[in-house]
Amino acid sequence: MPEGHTIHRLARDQRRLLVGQTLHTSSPQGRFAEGAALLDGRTLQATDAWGKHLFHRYDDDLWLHVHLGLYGKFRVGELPAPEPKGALRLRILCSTHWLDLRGPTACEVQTPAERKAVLARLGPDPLRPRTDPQPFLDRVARSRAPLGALLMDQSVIAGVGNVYRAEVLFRQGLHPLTPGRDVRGAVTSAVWEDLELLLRAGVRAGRIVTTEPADRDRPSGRARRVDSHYVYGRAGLPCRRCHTEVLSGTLAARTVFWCPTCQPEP
DNA sequence: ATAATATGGTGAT
DNA sequence: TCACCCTATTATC
Repeated sequence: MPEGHTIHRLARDQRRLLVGQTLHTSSPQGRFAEGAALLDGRTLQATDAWGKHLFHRYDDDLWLHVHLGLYGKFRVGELPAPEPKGALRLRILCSTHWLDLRGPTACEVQTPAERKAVLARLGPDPLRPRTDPQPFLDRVARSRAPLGALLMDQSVIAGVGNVYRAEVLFRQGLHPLTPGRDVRGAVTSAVWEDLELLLRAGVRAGRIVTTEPADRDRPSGRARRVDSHYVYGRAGLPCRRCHTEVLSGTLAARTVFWCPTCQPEP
């Protein structure tokens, strides 16, 4: 479930587990054999996350860049590590644990310059401390593109994915097609602040929860997961607030969900 | 056993 | 806007 919250949580967990340790790296699948050989035996100095991008800094300013894409996953466990099977792109071993990476869109060793080039394509990330939202506010204010597309553009704001897009628009009462330039500055600020809140909650919980507890609590018997979103994945079901049927459509090449009553057309 | 699906991104058209 | 890539899990035959 990789949106920004997932990546920041991984950076945090991997920092706690691995920073300062000398690591053994390998690529059982072979697709990252060269990179794994470069990193093998080095000490991890730091981890970092920006939007959906994860970084490790090793000795000599060598960086590992990982982007999970839609399918990528990390798994961890205590030694001994299980026999590698299937497409295991990267395995990292420390003195106590193993860390396996499968299915990432990107897994590569980078120089500082190459890392910088990745960061240059990214907008501000609400999860990074002391981040100035102004570039986000300006991009939205100047754009005719629909807000639902701008939120998915990682150069506008980094870390938001399809679930947070749908949910923040619902929470702020905004129709996905509202042109950016038609959104009042104070409202765009509220979107930013809400994303900050939601993403932080996501890091803490380890999953995306965007509903208020009052909206979430319901008679026992229902899976909690079903109650963790207002509109995402709920096409054809009643809106949790007003019971109007939730609609869906395609925007920025992904399915977007909204309530036509709570999020009136611009 | 096979197909469909998913919270992402890129490069061509 | 579309085709395509990466993989695991779930649904369907």
